[in-house]
Amino acid sequence: MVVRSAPGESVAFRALRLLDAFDEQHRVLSMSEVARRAGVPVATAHRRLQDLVDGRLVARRPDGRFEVGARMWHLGQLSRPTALRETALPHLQDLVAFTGHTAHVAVLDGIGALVVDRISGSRTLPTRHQPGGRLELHCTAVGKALLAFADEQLVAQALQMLAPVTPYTITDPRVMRTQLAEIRRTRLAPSRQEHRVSTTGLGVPVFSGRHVVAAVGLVAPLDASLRTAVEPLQRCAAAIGAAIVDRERRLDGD
Amino acid sequence: MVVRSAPGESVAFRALRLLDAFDEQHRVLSMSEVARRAGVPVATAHRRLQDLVDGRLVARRPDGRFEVGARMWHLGQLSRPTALRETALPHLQDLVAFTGHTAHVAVLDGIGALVVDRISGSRTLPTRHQPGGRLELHCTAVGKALLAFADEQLVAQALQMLAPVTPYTITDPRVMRTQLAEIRRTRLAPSRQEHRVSTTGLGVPVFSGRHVVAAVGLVAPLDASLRTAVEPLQRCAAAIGAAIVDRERRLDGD
DNA sequence: AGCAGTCTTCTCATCTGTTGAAAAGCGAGT
DNA sequence: ACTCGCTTTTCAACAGATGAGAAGACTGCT
Repeated sequence: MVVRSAPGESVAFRALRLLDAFDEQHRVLSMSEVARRAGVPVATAHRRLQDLVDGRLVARRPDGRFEVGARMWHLGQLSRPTALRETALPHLQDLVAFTGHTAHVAVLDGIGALVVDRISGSRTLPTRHQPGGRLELHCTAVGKALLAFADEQLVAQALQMLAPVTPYTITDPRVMRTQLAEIRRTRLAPSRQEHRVSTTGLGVPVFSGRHVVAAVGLVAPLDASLRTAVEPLQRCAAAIGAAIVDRERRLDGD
Repeated sequence: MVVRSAPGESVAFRALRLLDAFDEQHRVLSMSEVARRAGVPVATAHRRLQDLVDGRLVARRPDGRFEVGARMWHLGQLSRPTALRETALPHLQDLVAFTGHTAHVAVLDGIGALVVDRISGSRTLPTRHQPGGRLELHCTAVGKALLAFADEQLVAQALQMLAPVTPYTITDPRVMRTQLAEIRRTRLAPSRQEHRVSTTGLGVPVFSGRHVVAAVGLVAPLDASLRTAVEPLQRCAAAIGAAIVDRERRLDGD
């Protein structure tokens, strides 16, 4: 018996797990760093990393270290976040102009929400922040908006890890279930200090046909009333949904 | 004897080759389309595609078809093209403002140049140099600027496939070698109608330290003289290079 | 120079996960 | 009910994966 790790995972999947080693704080890694961070023996990392380089998802720099490759970006250009960013931007700007609050769009990615774009609500000059951040599903407005319309399988998984982030975070699966049902009914996901104290948020799902493909959200100080923002937010989400449907039809009928 | 294809390629690499099936015209594919386009049996595509979905580089839509996943975009945010786009943008704008011609930045990706960003000038010329587009190395200005500083291995490979795109395209490997040496010396890559008739281009490599990490290029009608654009173009490339070095130092010293 | 520590690459015996044809399931359209 | 195209599963043969350890390559230190 020589093999240790192999718990029935496929080789290709194990190779892809090496990509977990890369994040905002770790853009450039040596091979042994990748091995350590991904929890695999160096000999294995050596071979699988070579495959990723051959597939050009990872690039080897002149100094021998590794970084995410240009092809990853290229393929990413074909993905939903890229399309969303382009189609959603003008509508987000309208929303920010109207409400004055920070707005963002997110999509579901695994057990998390991936922020695709964000526009800050400083009335003077709307600045665009670095997208690419990840939000928890259970304690953010956009996260709950996405979770409410996700597969039962994913919901079940998410309900098993309701980590308290603030004293207001919902940690009881049954309470969350009730709230998700309410969100499905009203198509409106609130978050009062669940992710950050003194901050309130509001999320709305974006429909492309019958399916939710994204969520738009607003963030505001606790004392600000988001009551008047509800309707603009819903219109924004509807407009983005319509723009996406348009875009897909245009590409299909090409 | 049951196995046919296996020519000694690793499993992980073969899985990544399925990604070749996706491009601008084929963003959403059924499993059998992927299998056909990638040239693998459906049974194999079925399993490897599942791995890619598990690794979230590919997503399965409600209708059962596949598309590039959000995580590909997320990881792509960590790659050089993303960083380049941000750091190069202001300098590109200066360049366009000064010259009036369309400017673009590209990086090397495999045996091709990947256009990372493009800004059209007032004297706009419709080009194929769109962000996310791929350009041949041997017949475009930025392509030659990149090729001139690439590994000998890649150069040799590129010289074996000098396809004539216009009557002016260089197809003789020895002529190309000479020109590449000249480009290395002058750090200036011209392209007169080699990619498209009636169009001329000028490319300059971008150095980060001692290595070329990108190339900046201008495209103009044949009758426009790019003589006066040479110096601004070189300054632009130098400024981008400096900005990249700055950025890396900032991230390293974090 | 010599030494120690770390990183990358390679070898080897073992065996796990992959392979493609074919058949079974599934759905939509006629 | 039937066909056609697509997805999923089955099966036996086997190609390629595995991790420890050794060897090689660097770097920095004394």
